[in-house]
Amino acid sequence: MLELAILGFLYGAPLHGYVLRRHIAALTGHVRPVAESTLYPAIKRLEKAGLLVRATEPGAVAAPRHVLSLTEEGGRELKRRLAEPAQREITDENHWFTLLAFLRHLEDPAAQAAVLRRRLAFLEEPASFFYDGDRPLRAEELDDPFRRGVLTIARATSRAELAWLRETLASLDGPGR
Amino acid sequence: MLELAILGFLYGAPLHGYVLRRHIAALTGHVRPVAESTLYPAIKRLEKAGLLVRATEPGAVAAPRHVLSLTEEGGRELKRRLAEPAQREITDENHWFTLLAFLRHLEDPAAQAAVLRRRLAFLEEPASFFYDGDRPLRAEELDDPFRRGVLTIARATSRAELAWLRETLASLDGPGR
DNA sequence: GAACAATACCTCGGTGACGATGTATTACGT
DNA sequence: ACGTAATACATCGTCACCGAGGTATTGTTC
Repeated sequence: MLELAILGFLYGAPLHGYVLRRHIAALTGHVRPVAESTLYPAIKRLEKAGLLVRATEPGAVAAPRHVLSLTEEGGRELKRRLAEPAQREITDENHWFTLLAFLRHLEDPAAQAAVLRRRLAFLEEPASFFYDGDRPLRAEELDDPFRRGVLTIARATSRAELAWLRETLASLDGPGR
Repeated sequence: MLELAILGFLYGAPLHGYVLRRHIAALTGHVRPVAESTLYPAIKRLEKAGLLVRATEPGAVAAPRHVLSLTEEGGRELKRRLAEPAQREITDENHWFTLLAFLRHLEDPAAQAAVLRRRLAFLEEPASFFYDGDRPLRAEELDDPFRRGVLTIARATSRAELAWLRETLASLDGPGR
C-alpha cells in the first residue's frame, strides 16, 4: 500500500522524500499515519529493486534533497500493481482508496473497468460482520447499538460505493464503443 | 486489533482456537483475513501475558482442543483497551469496527459515550484525501472520476456515521439522567 | 544570541503478520 | 482402499512497520 502510494505519486512527477512524505500524509495520514522510519526504508527497497532512482540536489532551505524519479521499470510496475491488485487491495478500504487515487494512471479504460468490476463483485457478495450460525444478521436484528452501528455504516458505504461503481463503469464502457 | 478481537470474543464465553478463528474470520475476514500463523502466536502472547488460560479437552471430531478463557486480568485488559483505545483504533475503520463490535462489554454508558465522542471529534475535523496546497478539495472539483469516487464514498460513510453517532450518544446520555 | 521549529535524511532494535510447511485425527465420497 | 476435506494445533524464516534516536542546516521567536 505504501509502495503503491510512492510509485503513484512519483509517476510523471519527480519528488524528494520530504515532499513525498507530506503527500502521503495528506492522502492516508488522517486514517493511518506513515512513520518516517517506514517511508525511507520503503524508498530504499524500491530503489534497490530498480523501480526508482535518486538525484541529489542542494537543499532549498536545509539539508540536500534526494529527488526521486520512477524508472521505466518503475512505471511498468505501478501499472502492473494497478491492473492486477492482490485481493487485499480490493477488499480493504484503506488499500482500495490508495489504489483508486492512482487508478487514472492506468489509462486504458477497459483495464480500469476490470479493476472496478473486481470491487463490484466483492461488494455484491453477501457478507456481514455478525452471524447467527451461517446466516448473516441484519442491523435490525441486533440489540447491541454498537454492532448495529457497524452494520448501518457499512450499509451506507456499500450503497454509495455501488452507485458510484455502476455509474463509473457505465461511463467507462459507454463512450468507448 | 487481532488481540482485541480475541479478548472480546473470549469475554464471558470460553472458546477453543478453531472456533475463535472462525468467529474472527466472520467479523473481519471478508475485508482483512487473519492467517492461522498470526492467530496462534497471538493467543500465546496473551497467554504469556496472563490474560487468558487454556484447558486441554479431547477433540470432538479431531485433535484435542485448547479451550481458552479470559483471566480476571484479561477481562480488565479488554475493558482498558476498549475505554482507552490508541488513536489508530479511532481513525482506522477496520480497527474502529472491531472496537465497536465489543464496546458493549464496557457496560458503563458514560465510558462508552466517551469513546464515541473521540470518534465524533475525529470525523468532525475537516480532512480530505486530496489537497490544493492546504485547501481540502471537494469531490466536485476533481476531474479524476476515481478520486471523485473516494471522496463521494468517504462522504457517504461520514454522513451515515455522524448520524448514527449523534443518535447513539443521545440515547446513551439521555436515559441516564 | 539562544532556543526552538521546520526542513531533510538516516539507522537500529523489536515485533506483529504472513506464507509455507508439518502433525494427527475423523469423515466422506468413489 | 484411497484420496480429499475438515478439524485442530503448531513452528519457522522473512519482512514491513514502528518508536526512539541521531545528524545537519536554515528560519523564527523571545
